[in-house]
Amino acid sequence: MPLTSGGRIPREFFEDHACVVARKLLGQRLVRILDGVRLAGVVVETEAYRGEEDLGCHCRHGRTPRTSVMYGPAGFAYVYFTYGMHWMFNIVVERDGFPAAVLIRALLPMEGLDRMAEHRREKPMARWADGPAKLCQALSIDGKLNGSDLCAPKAQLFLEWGQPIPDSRVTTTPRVGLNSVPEPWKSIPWRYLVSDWQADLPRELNITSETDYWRKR
DNA sequence: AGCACGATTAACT
DNA sequence: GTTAATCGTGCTC
Repeated sequence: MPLTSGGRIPREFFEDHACVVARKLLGQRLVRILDGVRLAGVVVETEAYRGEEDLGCHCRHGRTPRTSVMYGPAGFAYVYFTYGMHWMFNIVVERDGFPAAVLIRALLPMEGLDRMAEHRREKPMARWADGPAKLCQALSIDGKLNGSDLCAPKAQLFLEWGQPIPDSRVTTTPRVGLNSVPEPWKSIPWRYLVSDWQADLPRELNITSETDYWRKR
């Protein structure tokens, strides 16, 4: 394990171009403290959204009550509700005053698996956090966390250094679900994912019975 | 006040 | 591949 692994990621990490942050978030660990217990997963899929000119970004309408947190400083949570039932978790990035965020789209479950299984009952582990709304269910993330500081010492939701993912493992594609968004925003390749993470990453991270990854309920 | 639609998911045919 | 679920948001009237 690299020496950096395990420590909290500082705010400066997020004060960068949204695409750079989206790329370097791969392999880092998202941690949720629930009743004093750690639920955590490795970030394996992200998307960048930046600026009012990005017609795929919620900020295309300018500053509104919903999007105001995206105009603030980096390292804060932008959590929004959509389709009448789903929460989405984003990290605000770039400089204070410029609206940008990175959507976390998938996690490899690592810690607090008993609790995650309860949140995602009847689903196989591979489906616990392989979508932006699913990972919010798995980690119990909802609107109460909107605007929370992910870099605060007492944060209940934050990021820790994980394992670097080499470029050879990273794929970029257009962002998902922007069906009625005009070009070039519809097709710009601002989605970042770890290739074959469901098959390869557990092995590469040396996840074995010494962690709770394979533990049965 | 009314309306169309959404950075999705699960359950269908 | 198609579709229901379900409601906040931001736009138009």
